[in-house]
Amino acid sequence: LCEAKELVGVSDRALAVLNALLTFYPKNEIAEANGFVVFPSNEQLSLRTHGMAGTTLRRNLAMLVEAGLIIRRDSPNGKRFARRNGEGGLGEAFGFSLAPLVVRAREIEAQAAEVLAGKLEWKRLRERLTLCRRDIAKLIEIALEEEIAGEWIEMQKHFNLLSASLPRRPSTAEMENLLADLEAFRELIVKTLELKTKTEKTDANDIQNGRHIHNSNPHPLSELEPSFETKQGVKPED
DNA sequence: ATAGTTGAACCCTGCTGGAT
DNA sequence: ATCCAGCAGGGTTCAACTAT
Repeated sequence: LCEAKELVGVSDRALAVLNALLTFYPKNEIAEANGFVVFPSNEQLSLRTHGMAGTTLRRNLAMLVEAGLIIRRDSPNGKRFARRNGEGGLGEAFGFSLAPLVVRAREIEAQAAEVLAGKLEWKRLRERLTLCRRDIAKLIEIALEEEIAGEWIEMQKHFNLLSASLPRRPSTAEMENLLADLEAFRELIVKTLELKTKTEKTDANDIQNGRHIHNSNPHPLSELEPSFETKQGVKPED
């Protein structure tokens, strides 16, 4: 129930009240043979919830009833008590029935497993998001450090905007959306970097691959002055 | 700043038991 | 038999507090 509380629709305080209710159950195992009804007064419940105020107690009891975890077994005057049967044991009891806990045990276990799986998925997404953000920050940093041509300041601003759009406790869907945006952005950065570095390399090759001019009788200035073709960026094969 | 939660105060209901 | 105070439980309101 602690894991599945959100799916079941109860708060942690309501679970504390349920815990207090369970301490009034006479046996360790909830079973029909032991009866399902507990009948503590609000005062006793308040004591066992470490002094929870009566109003809050009632609200949380109502929440447990609303969530279908307990059932009210009201007496005519609303008081909780049990009639003694002839043999000195308990007869009819008025209070709260814990039967739904037994009936819904499997369902609650499945809900808890669902919540755990969701949390795991959330954690995985968060990790991917962190890695992606780290990648982007590093790539932009390198581009700026290496003074690679490109609108890196604008990209950094865009990255900051994307990062800031994530709330403190994002939902899985919010993270999936942002992750898609960031991954696309990272791809764009990588492509831009590849293109720019390739262009720079190619430019350098043009210079390096320039026609080898061999002059067996060189003019004294020809070694200092590049050839016209090289100056114009004309490739050797041209 | 805002929404949600909490707790005190007050009121209502139904039952019980003592006084008349 | 009737009345009434007391008790226990529930509901509502509102100010204070807390988390986001």
